[in-house]
Amino acid sequence: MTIQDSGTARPAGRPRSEKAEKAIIDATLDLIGEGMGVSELTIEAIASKAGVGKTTIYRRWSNKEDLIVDALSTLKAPLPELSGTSVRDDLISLVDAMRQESGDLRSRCVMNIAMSEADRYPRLMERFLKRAVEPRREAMRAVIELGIATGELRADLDVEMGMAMISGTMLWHTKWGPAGGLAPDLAERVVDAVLRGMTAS
Amino acid sequence: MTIQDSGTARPAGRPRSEKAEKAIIDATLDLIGEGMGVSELTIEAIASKAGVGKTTIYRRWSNKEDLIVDALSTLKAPLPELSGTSVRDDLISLVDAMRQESGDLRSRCVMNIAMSEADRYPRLMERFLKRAVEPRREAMRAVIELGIATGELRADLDVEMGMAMISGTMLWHTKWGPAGGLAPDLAERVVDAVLRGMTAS
DNA sequence: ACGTTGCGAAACTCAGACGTATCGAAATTA
DNA sequence: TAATTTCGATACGTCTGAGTTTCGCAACGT
Repeated sequence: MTIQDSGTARPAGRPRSEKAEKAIIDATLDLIGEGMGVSELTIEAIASKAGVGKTTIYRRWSNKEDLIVDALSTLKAPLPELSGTSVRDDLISLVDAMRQESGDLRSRCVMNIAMSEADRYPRLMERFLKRAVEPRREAMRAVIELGIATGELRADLDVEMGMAMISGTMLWHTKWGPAGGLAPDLAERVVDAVLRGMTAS
Repeated sequence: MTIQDSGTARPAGRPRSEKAEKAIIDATLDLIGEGMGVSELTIEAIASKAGVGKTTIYRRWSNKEDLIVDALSTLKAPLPELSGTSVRDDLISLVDAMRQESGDLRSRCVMNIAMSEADRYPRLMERFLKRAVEPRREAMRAVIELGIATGELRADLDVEMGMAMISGTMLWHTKWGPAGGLAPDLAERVVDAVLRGMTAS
């Protein structure tokens, strides 16, 4: 009460290790990145990989799902800078960010989880979607709406359909495309293909 | 050796029940359709749901994965009849088949598994892909190539990109579209959107 | 009739993982 | 120094599910 009293009175005793907390979350994400599904993740494996006692985990999270929620929540969406020179360029930037992420094992597996286990762990996904995918959706929506306003894109374009075309085409490549990473120019090719369409002339 | 000797000599004893086998595979697919991932499926749950002893399962499959491989292999791809009147119509038929399947819980969950657990169970997926998705890919590829030949589609169209655009756009809707099923006219809208592209005029 | 094989049910062993409790050591406050 | 809290490690009891075995019965050939 005398010296350190800024807001919350620090209780006596050894303080919790920030490093341990970070190591736990890191280990969790690493294991997810190694292809583990939510139901295959074990607290014991996480503790072991983090070099931490199970106690230290249970002192912070009451169960496995809580831990995973927090771990996924730390994944932020580093949206690319948009040059704004043209809708095409901005879309390419956004799509290329997707391409680069598809090469990262961790992001890739998180995506897998998001797509397949959303039904089973709804509150886990609710939080993750809000944190990680909503910002990207909004960014792309804004670009498309801008394009419609400036006349670069069809005036009668359904914005949701446009997003589905671009993101879906890219998603398809990340899923069923060649194993060894995606070509660097794929983003450009995808955007041009979608902008132009398949019909002749 | 006297009467029934057509090719394989039937061994003595009670023959294996076809019905039990069918019930086992059905129960497996049902549980998958209820949202269970591969690692959450239990032999005991399958046996219980099928009204069958575990023995009967292990007599046929040596482990869980073998059973799931066989179960998924029985899912056939009922490709739609293609009218052949136009590339647009044929594509709509193919995409609408995807839409209808997306409403079926079982197919939906199988798709989830295929997309997220392919890395973890490679031989499971190898077989499933060959059986279930290759035929559809081939059908769509044939339609697109025909369209290029007849001039309905751009001569310089990348066939793989075209497939990615159509299937990916539809995939996007099945994943992040409205919860209560997809609109009946979605296939038509998707195909027209992809054919036309996003660019103005 | 009789031997053989499959059947469902139940009991069993074994491994893995959960979540808790306990330990001595370390870090911090008073 | 004393009290308090966390640390990593380890042991513990419990539970779930894999895969095996046993049992009495049913279905099939000879």
